Amino acid sequence: MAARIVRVGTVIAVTPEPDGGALDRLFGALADPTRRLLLQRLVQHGPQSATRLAEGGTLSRQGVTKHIQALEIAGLVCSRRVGREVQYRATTAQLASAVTWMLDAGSGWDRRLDRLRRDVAG
Amino acid sequence: MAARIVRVGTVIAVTPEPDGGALDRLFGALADPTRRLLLQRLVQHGPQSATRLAEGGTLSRQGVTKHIQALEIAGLVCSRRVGREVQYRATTAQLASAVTWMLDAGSGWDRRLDRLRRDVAG
DNA sequence: TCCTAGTGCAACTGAATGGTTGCACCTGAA
DNA sequence: TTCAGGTGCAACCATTCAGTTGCACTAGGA
Repeated sequence: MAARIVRVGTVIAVTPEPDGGALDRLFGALADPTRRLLLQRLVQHGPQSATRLAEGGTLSRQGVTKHIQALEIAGLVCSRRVGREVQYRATTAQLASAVTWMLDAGSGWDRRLDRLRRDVAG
Repeated sequence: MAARIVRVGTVIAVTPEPDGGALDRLFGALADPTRRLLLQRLVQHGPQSATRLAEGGTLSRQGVTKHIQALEIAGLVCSRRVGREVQYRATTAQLASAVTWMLDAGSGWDRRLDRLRRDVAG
């Protein structure tokens, strides 16, 4: 499977195996239910700090921070300093990259996935 | 995010968080480069046994078996006994489920992903 | 200035994971 | 029946990971 330039959303992504470890970090980040929950909360309620994300939950602030950093390394969130707090915001870039990899992997033995892949790439 | 019936490829899938742990196993299985490679080999070269997959590689048969079982539990491959060997074959069902989850997660903050999600659901 | 909210870093523990080896069991062929 | 190829199970080791706690540092506000 050769590398290819793919456009998804507003993003130009090189796929698949962008650098090998990128997909590891990406799928690894999504493999944890806590991280998926944090990601969804960022999507639904907008940018928040780690402290904000931790309050009300059962996880300590440092626990949240570790998960958020995993998401950030995976390219699923990005951070911005605002005053004395750091706000995290969800990003679609790598999510699109993962979708593309899976569509590539699935195409060729599933015709509809293949058609969908061409739609995304177009 | 409520559960929903989605059709992708030839498969009817219930999404998202089919049972919570399903996505854990699914993304967890895809997070490992060895497992992604094994999956791609099954896709490209058709059903094979664990012994066949192991020969020529650096991994022991038992190592391959463990990875394949992770893929099987995740619903990415299925097994069939043929004589005295067990052949593994790739499946698209859960792959489609993962794609759907990601499109759902990404929609609402990326318009093109949202449009794509509707295409898949249709 | 002092105080406080928020963050960052390091150490530590328990659990999960990747990988190996050894051995027993089953099945097909001679 | 005997033998060999293929599989399954269990034990074991090293590494990684999730989560916590404690403490130091920084930036805003009174």
